[in-house]
Amino acid sequence: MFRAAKQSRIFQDIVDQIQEAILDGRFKAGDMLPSERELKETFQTSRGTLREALRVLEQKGLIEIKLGVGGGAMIKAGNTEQIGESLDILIRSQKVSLSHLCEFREEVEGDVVALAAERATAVDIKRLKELLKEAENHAVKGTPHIKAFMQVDKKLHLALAQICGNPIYISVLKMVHNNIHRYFNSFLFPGMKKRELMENYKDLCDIVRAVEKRDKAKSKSIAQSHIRRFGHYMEEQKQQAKD
Amino acid sequence: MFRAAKQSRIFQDIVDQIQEAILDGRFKAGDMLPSERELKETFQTSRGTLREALRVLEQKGLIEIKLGVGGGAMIKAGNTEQIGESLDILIRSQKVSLSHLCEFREEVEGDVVALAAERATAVDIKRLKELLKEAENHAVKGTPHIKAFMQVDKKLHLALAQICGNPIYISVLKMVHNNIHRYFNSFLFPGMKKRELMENYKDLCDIVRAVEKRDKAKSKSIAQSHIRRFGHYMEEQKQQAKD
DNA sequence: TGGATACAAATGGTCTAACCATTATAATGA
DNA sequence: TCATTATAATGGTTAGACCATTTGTATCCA
Repeated sequence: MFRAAKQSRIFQDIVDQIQEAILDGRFKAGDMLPSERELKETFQTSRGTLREALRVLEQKGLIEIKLGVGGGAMIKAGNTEQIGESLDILIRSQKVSLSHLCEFREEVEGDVVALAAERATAVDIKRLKELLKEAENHAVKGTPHIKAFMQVDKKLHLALAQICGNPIYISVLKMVHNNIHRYFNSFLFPGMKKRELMENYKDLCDIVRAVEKRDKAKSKSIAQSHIRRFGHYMEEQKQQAKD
Repeated sequence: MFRAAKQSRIFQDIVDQIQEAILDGRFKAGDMLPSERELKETFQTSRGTLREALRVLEQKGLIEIKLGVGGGAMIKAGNTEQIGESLDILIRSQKVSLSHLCEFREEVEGDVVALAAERATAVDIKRLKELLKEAENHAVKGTPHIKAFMQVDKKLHLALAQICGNPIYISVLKMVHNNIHRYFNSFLFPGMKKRELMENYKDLCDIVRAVEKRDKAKSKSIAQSHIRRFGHYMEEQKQQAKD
């Protein structure tokens, strides 16, 4: 299966070999790699070097490592998280502003909802309505439940991305939400009142209703104004926090 | 600066600490991390564990490691390569199809062009026209210059992203183009004729003209149909390659 | 003096051999 | 039968050594 490792950086060679094996389908998702002690023999290397290779593969999202008996490296070829994390780092290191983030989010969420309106099944609609119910429960309780409400809000948006079915949108949306929520949690949420919470809840209802009617244009415009309003609210809060 | 490492996985804790330090700006791009032998003292850990952490940071694109005296880990923030690689892995593991990529690209490029139409200065327009001239030079020479034409095409789309001014769009567009072009170069370009090349060139002219007129809606729709046509062309080529 | 050569030191890359921590499974006993 | 305990496999960590690469410096010779 594998050959002995060569190159200036041995662990890189091991990474390449195992990565190719996974992407070529010689391993399938769920398969287990041999144990570290076996692999080090296969690659004719030391355990330390081998483990450096495993760290890289793990970071790439190609394997997942479990402890204990029967543990080890499991192939995990469904990795949409890494792309999100990469974008996440990019955003933080370029010091992307809140307004950049909101501008981008507005379009992306609009696209996602439009596609979801096109593709949602009856089961999808049911799931969305369940989430709405959950959101309502939190919204009516006002400010103390704001964090819980925001989590349901996130779940709902991600559900829409799932419905649209394009993994790139799913990843990008996850990345956007992670960063939005970082902003939100860090210094913005104390200011949100029950009225604003209910407003957000109404928006969600409108979106789901438009998706159910398969009205692409309407669901898109509602989603965008929902995002825009929330963006403006965040900008205001940020401004007030500065004072 | 750092504290001793704790957690089930020590290297992960080290990764987190150094990553936060970089993203918080406590290190700037180009700065050097201390040597491995110093860092292991700082984190009160072994060199092996520390090196596993460095491998992860390297894979994340946050540091770059050089050999020899004066070598070590250099901070390297603001990197789009990892995103491209993540997407590449996604594509190869069949999670992202060409059609997913094109669907996403169509919307993103449409948004970018619309924003560019809103924000382009006279200087920007001049730059775009220069690129058009360059593209024409390659297009009229037909198939042998296809690769050069595609590079100018990429430059033009990235220039539009620069004009729109949102770094998220710039990064996302870069990643989309890297992967589109990977597809294109791998097995698609031999089939493109001069007529199709000229058609693409005309599209670019139309886009720039619409941007110059500040016509958001028109420039967006032209850009989208441009992308869509190119997407269909690629799908066809891919299909033929299978036969 | 000036250039080529050789040496020294710092740093990442690798290896060995051991021990610790976690966990599934088997053995044990009430 | 079921709960408890022991065992063994596996990843996580450690310590110390040596190798390979690279840069700076000292030395030597013309």
